[in-house]
Amino acid sequence: MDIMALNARDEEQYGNNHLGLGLSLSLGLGVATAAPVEVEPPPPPRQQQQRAISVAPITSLPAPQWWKWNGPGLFFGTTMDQQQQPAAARHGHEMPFLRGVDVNRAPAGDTRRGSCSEDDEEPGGASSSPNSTLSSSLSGKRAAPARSGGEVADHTPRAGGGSDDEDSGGGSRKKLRLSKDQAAVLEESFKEHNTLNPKQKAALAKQLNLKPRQVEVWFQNRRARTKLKQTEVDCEFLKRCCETLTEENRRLQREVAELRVLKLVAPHHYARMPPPTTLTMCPSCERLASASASADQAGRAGPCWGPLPVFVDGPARRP
DNA sequence: CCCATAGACCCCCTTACATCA
DNA sequence: CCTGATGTAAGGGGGTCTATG
Repeated sequence: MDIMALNARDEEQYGNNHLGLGLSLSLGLGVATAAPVEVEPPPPPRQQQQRAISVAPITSLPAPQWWKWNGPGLFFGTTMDQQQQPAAARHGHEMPFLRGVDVNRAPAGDTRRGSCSEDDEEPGGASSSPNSTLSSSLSGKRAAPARSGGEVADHTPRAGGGSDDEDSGGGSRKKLRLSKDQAAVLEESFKEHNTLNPKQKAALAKQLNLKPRQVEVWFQNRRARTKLKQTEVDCEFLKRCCETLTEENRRLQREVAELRVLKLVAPHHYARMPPPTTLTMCPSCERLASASASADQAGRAGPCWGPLPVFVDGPARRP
């Protein structure tokens, strides 16, 4: 079955929205020097659309190194604590990246029931029993490396059946690299949905001759990679913001000093000047405007801060 | 209706292995 | 050939949510 079709079909049923919105940083700085690292923000999930902060590509950050690898469309995570998320979002499909705080750091010693989320739909009947780390580790093991000569492209992983897992011997786990084709299909699917519902997972696994668990793990790791890269972009953006604001601060301090000198040297002339406090400088466009004008335009006093940047990756924008 | 439990799914951190310079 | 760095598949802990008895 065609994965994309399945994705589209099941999306409604599972509410598998990607969320790619969210802002990982509550920066309202439309720094003029920031660059368009990208982007094509994916559609905010239905539930989350109102949360969407005004977003816009920034325009001067150079595309990071990973851009080639990642391609356009990186999700922009947020620092929203998991507990602040809507329930539906927290559970799975909707807001995978809306986290900034590790809420998992609970006191140790919580012996939990089966945390190994082994797939029930495992084809070979090697289903998991929760609480059984044995079954988990066994089923998760890879078959022979099947990789030689350094070329990964055409090897067909034997992980699908998992029947030859035991030949790894001694419990040492063997790693299997997914073929380029498999990775490409997974990547395409990830662009559509950064999470999978069970049907999609099973269909993908079948199509790629992998275990559903492998597909699930790939998506988990892919989300983690996306988040990591996004964090790097965020850091770069913050650095640029900091630099820009520092420079702006220096400039304003120089200006204040000049005005003080002017006030001392030519007090009469200075008296005819409008008080500086009535002026507002937009750090983005560097236009000078009266506070009242800004307030009229934006509904609040202050500079016309540009829209927030958004970096997106993952599922494509929903039409 | 409330509660406990099981199951599913997620994220995070870590480990182990493959690959490459 | 050896080795350190890097990438990534997978293991496991722990959190939340839903279904069920």
